[in-house]
Amino acid sequence: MAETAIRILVVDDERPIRRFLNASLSGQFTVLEAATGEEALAMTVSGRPDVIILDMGLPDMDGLDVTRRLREWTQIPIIIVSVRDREEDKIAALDAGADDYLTKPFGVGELTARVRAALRRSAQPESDSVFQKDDLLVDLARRNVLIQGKAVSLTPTEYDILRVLVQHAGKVLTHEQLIHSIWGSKSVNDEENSHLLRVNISNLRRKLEIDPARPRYIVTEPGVGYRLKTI
Amino acid sequence: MAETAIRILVVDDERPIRRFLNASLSGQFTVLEAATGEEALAMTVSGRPDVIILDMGLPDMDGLDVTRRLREWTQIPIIIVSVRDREEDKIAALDAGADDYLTKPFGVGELTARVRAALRRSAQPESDSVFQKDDLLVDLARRNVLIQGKAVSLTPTEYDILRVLVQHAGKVLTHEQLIHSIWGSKSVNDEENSHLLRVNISNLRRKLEIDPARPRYIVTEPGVGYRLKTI
DNA sequence: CTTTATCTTGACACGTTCTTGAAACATTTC
DNA sequence: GAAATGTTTCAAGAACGTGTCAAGATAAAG
Repeated sequence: MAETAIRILVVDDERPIRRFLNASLSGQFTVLEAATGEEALAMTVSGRPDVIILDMGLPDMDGLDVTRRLREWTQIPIIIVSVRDREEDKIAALDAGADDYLTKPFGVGELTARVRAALRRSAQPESDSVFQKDDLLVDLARRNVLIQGKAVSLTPTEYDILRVLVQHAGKVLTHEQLIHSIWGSKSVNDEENSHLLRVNISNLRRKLEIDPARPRYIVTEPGVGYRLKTI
Repeated sequence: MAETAIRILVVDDERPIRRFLNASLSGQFTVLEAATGEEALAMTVSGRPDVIILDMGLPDMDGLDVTRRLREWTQIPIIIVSVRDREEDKIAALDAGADDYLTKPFGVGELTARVRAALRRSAQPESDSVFQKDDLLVDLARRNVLIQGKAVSLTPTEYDILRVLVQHAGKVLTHEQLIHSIWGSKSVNDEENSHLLRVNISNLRRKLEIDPARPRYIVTEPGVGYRLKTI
């Protein structure tokens, strides 16, 4: 029975609230707790919760950032709970990847109903957060990139590109797709950015590949885009 | 690529509210409307909406019943909007199968954000359209072409031609059709381009066929065009 | 405020792909 | 069998896309 128990991660910096939620939920679920953003991220990796209840106001990092960091590698349902009732906050949270937004104070009944709703539709198999091939290992959850077991330091842009490639490993990503998913909203000039992309790919290859001229991992699809080789 | 607009079904018995929601949403989505529960059920079948925004207070049947009826056969996201703010109502709606519950009055921004969140969840990975015959395998989703399991590198033009042939596998494609779907707008001179097409077909066959003189895949229909054999 | 890392931009070399012309080949028709 | 028509192949310059280096601009950190 413990095998199939549904796990919920409660993230809130106030101990009384964690205790209250734990008491309310522990009858039906296994409850994990985290008090900070970093703790939440680590707990999500180690505890593999089925749902995350996340408070917006955390001491170390913003709830929005926690949501975005989680969405880099997992689709676990995230239910935001917050004292803030402003519409912009709700929109920002939902667009950052949250599944639901609940304003404090709320009833336990409604919370558990929303948890049930989230669980009902998240029956999908969870995708792997680790990519490995030959000497390269990318751990999206921990934000680690290892080459022959040694850590490689990537710039934020380089990591973003690699992350998107890993998330679609094997598939060709067009220049447009890559540019859009990395510079997103602020991209206007297409010609400038595709050059920028090429420079970053070049830098990435210099860090990852043995012979950047004959890439083993990030291969060019001429006229189309790039692909992370899986075979 | 055919433009597939996202369709939203708005179910509310008050005409002003439907008009307001229609005006708010029609910029980003195609909006369908229904005024009663029966209409909503019929419209869901005929209109195939991607999201349903459902008012609780309908003249002919309860919103809860509409939700339950829909959930008997479809998982389309349902967002309930209601004037009722009681917790029991929310719980009942969510447990009946609704994905979200929004209390009137609400901001349009929040509604569209919740619609986006619902769409994000229900976005299923596109089914891989794969063509296979003998030693040839074409994976359009991954943009992969394998011959005897080994990747073949095609130029953009060559791949475009093969893609069009695969999309109409078995059917004869005239020179005109092929030229138009590959060079589209800028094709004027027909004689020049039909030669160009022949050169590319030749190059394609050299990469795909064992004996280009006796093609197994891309066969010539003299005077008409080309065809990708399915049998 | 200084230092450091990162991002952005420009220039250039290199390789691939496209385009075009010519010629060889196949097929049908007279 | 010869001509006419349509098709395939080959080759070479033009056009284009891509990789790389390096210097200036910008942002972040101490």
